[in-house]
Parts: sequence; structure tokens; C-alpha cells
Amino acid sequence: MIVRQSTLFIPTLREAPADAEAVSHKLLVRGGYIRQVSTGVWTFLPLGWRVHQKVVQVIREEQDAIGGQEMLMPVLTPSELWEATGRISIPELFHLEDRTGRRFLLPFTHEETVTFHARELQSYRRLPQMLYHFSVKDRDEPRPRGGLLRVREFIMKDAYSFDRDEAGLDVSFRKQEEAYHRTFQRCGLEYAAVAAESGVMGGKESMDFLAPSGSGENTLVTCENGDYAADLEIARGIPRPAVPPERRDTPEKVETPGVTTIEALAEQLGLDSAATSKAMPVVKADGTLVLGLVRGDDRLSESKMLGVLGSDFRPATDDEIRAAFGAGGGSLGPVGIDIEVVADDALREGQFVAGANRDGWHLLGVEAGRDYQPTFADIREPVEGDRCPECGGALRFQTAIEVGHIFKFGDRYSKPLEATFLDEDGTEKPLIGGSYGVGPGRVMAAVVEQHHDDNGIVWPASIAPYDVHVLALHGGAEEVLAEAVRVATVLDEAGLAVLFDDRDERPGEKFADADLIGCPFRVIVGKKSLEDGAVDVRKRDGSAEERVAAADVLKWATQS
RNA sequence: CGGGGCGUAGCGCAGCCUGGUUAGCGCGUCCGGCUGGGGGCCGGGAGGUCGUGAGUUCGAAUCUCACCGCCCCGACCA
Repeated sequence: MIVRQSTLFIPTLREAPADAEAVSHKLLVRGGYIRQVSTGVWTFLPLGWRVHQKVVQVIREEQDAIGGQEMLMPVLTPSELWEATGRISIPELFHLEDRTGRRFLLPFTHEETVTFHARELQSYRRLPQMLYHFSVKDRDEPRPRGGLLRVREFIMKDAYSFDRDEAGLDVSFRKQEEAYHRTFQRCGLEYAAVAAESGVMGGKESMDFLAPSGSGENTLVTCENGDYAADLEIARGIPRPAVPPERRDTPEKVETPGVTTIEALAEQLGLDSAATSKAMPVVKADGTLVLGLVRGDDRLSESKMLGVLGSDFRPATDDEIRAAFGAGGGSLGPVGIDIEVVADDALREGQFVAGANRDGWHLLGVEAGRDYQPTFADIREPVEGDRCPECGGALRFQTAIEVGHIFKFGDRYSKPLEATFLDEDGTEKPLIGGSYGVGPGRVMAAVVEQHHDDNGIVWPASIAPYDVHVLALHGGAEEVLAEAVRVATVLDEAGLAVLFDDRDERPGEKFADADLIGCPFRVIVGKKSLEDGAVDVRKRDGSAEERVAAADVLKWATQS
């Protein structure tokens, strides 16, 4: 059956919605793929759903290929399950009650539910298991944004593995890692797999798949030589060398009246800002004060500091600072205080200017190890211009979309939910799990971010809504329309998905819509070509455009 | 949750500052005609609780307050 565009609901728009910023947001709306219902809540129109389903099918095939078993778990979830694991208090959870007042929630992931079922895996003989489903996830996001980039309701493929032990989990994890690589490659995405932060309640090992994009919420740091990739939150970079200041045998007090910023300090002392240090007092969740110390031209990385401290923390208040240091912010330093100091690795070697813990005074020639005894760690946020920690090459920064996240959670859920099995030695052990998530909608958005031009989307063939777009430029001429039907039929019968634009519209409009929609192949049947007994064919990506005999259309479309 | 911005026809906007007939424009849409290889042209028509509610006023799209919705930045992102 040929799909006649004149009968379809493909509401293309000449202009993008005024409030759209992200390219994928604009083009998916303009191309008639999606529409917004409420903030972060979207409908996939027929065209959009076709693409979504294409992505779903790619994911499905790769999950099946590693032994994944597809199932479907419910959205409506009894709250007890999440109470048991302690995740009931996560603010992003949607809660609701039934008519009798029983509490339910709308989850954004299914660890609890799948672990509930995994309790039936009572013997090591049943392990390992790999289960997955595609289901609607709801998430009370504080701030949805960017069209499909961050939403409050979406479909996610989440897979879960259960193993006897960590070694088994490692095998399952590697299988998923491979499946994800194949999935994103098939979708035509440029991406990088990077080690990721698991979060406080996450697990041990975690990996993000980041797709560089014009808009996104992550920053991907990669080395020009391709041997390093990381999320900015945990990326390591080698900072530019500081212009070394004059060496001193002991710290020397210097008056710096009114100086509270690094820029002003460096300027007044005539020093490189990289030859100074910056003190960031923070308070841990248990109330302990800790001094973070980074080079003057660096920023403290909150995510790294979180990892080092092993607990949440907040900046110290002005009152706390004055009480502990006897001076205000801008004059703080690590010398002569009885407070734990975590110093960035960049401060290991050499001497730096530091605050003197006396308002309006600094110390020259402060040296770690000699003048204070810090714990060293990598706590600086890398900046562009840093060198690669592996090879010294230049680091590149790109905004990116997180399209997939896989992680090991071990017994994090099986313990509270008492999902145990009997091992070969007769002892009862908790199941060791991992979870693996990918959002087809986000993949769609990421692909559009990477594959478009000024006129619209340029879909990779693997996930295009239709393989071929046949445009009939008939202008009411029956013989042209009839020829277009013949061409479309040949392609259709060969098994290609054909979108047939039979509408009584002007050529310009048809071209514009076809560009927006972005099918990989286009066949144009019009009076001009018909005179030659031919049709015009072209690829959406601009790599080919020619006139071929009508009889050769199929050959062209299948060989290209 | 903090900061900024916006809300007038399906979409994009003007009008608001300085209150005063039937609230405009482009696109789209419907009817008729011309046209027919990159959003063409002519004629005619339909389409509006000016986000909601209160207030000020003889009179409110316009001024005031509250609320709601939407976008961007930040916080957050298990």
C-alpha cells in the first residue's frame, strides 16, 4: 500500500515556534513530528511515532542479540516497593492514590518492580537473567527543556541483569556496553562512552553515552588524539603551567588592602593568577568544615569534591567562615588553621599566594607539605586549553546529550527487597544486579541535532520515517500523477517504505516539506522529467542528484 | 526553588508606554479563478472569553494586584 500524503496528518510549519531554542526542538515541531501538550509533555504525531518505533526496533534487536528478554512492567506502582528501598523520598516522583487511599506512584525507572519479580529466581541455576522493557516513565522534573531533550514523561528502554556475583555482573555489564555501542552506531550517532558519576545512591561502576550536540546538558571532554573521553563533571585535565613566582624560604606576609578577587590579587602583586590559590570553605552534611583549595585560575568541581568528601556539602556561610578563620572570604588560606584541607593536585608542586586568614593580607610563597599538610585530590574543574591526561594532546569541550546510561547496582535493591537465591554452596545470597537505560526520544533528538541542514532534518536511513519520498509535481496533470503512482508502486512493492506526496500543492511547497521531513531518498516526478521518460532522484544529504530512467528508480534507490 | 522574559485568531507578530468607535497585519484555512520544478497571484469569506480573576476608571488588550500557563539562565538531575 502506498501511503498518500494527501490523507495523512503531517502538520508541517513554515515557522518554528517562537519559544524553541534547540535545533531538534524546532525541526521536529516544524516537520510535523511532535507537538507539545504541556511543559515537558509531548505527543509523537504519526511521523514522529514512526521514527520512535524505528529507534525502538534497533534497540530491541540489539537487546535480543545479547539474550535480553522483552517484557512489560506496569507504570502504576504500589508505593510500598519504593518505601522498602528508601527511594520514596525522591522529589521527582509523582504520587497518587486510589479511591481507598492506597498510595501509588509513577516511577521513572523499574529497579524495584523488576527486583520484586526477581525474587522468583531462587537458584543459581536460573542465573544469569537479562530482562528489559519499553515503558512510559514519569518524572516531575524541576525544569524540562529543549523539546525532547528533557521531559516529564517519556518512553525508556530499561534493562536489568541479575547475576550470582560481581564477576557475573561484569559480564552482563560488558554485554550491555557492546549492545549500546551497536545501537548508537546503527542510529547514525556520533557519541562517546565515558565513565560517569553514579550518584550517591547509585552503584559502583557507571557509564554514560554522550552524543555531542548543539544543545545539551552535559559537557563532553575529548582528546584531539581520541584516546580520552569523559564527562566534564569527572574529567581530568592538565592545567597550563603557571608562571612561577619568586621562591621564598618561608611564607611572607604582604598587605593587600581591599583585594577580594583573584584577578585583583594577581594584578596588584604582578603575578600570574595561576600562581595564586583560591580557598573554598565548605560544610559537610555532618557539619564538619573542610577547606577546598584550588589554583587561583581554577574552579572547584562540585562533583569531584562530592566524590572526595563522600557526602553532600554546601558553601560555608560568612558567619561560619569568620568564626573558623578569623577573617572573611577573600583572605582565606590553608596556613595556620586547624581545619582539614583538600588541595587540588595542581598545588602539589611549587609555591603559591594564599590568603593569610587576616582581612587584607596574603602570604607569598606558600608551599604544600612545608607550610600546610593537605589531602591531595583532583578537585578542579577542567577548562578548555587543558591538556589530555593520557597523551598531553589538546582537550576539546562539546555540549552533549546523555542518550544512554548503564550502571552496576549490585545488591542495592535485592537486599532491601530480599531478592535472594541459593548458591551452589547452599548459602543464601542477594542477587547482583545492573540496569541499563536508553531513551528513544532522546536518541531521536540527538540524531536531529547531528543530522540536519538549514532546510530540515537529514535522517540516517536506519531510523527515517520513510525510505523514499516520491513527489508528484503534477499540477493537475493526470499523466504525471499516474506516472508517479507507478514509480511509487514499484518502490513500495520492492519493500521500501514510500511516502507519496500526491497533494495538489505547488512544487516549492512540496520541496520545502520534503526537506523538512528529511527522508533519505527523494524521487521527483514532473512534466519536465516525464518528457525524457525519466524521473529526478536525489539524496537528502546532497550527495547525489541525477535524472534516471523511470525503470531504473528501484535500482538507484536500493544500490545507493 | 532563585533570576529574566512572554501570554492578543491555528502559527508568527503589531497595538499597551501616553486608557476612548466595529482590535489589526502576515502566513495558514474555506470558496471561486489564474498558475504549475523551490513556500506564486487575484477576488471573496470564516475565525478573537486580548491567559484567568479581582481592582482603579464614565470607559481597560492598554493602569494596579493576585493567580495560572509557557520559554530561557541558574539550582536540581538516584
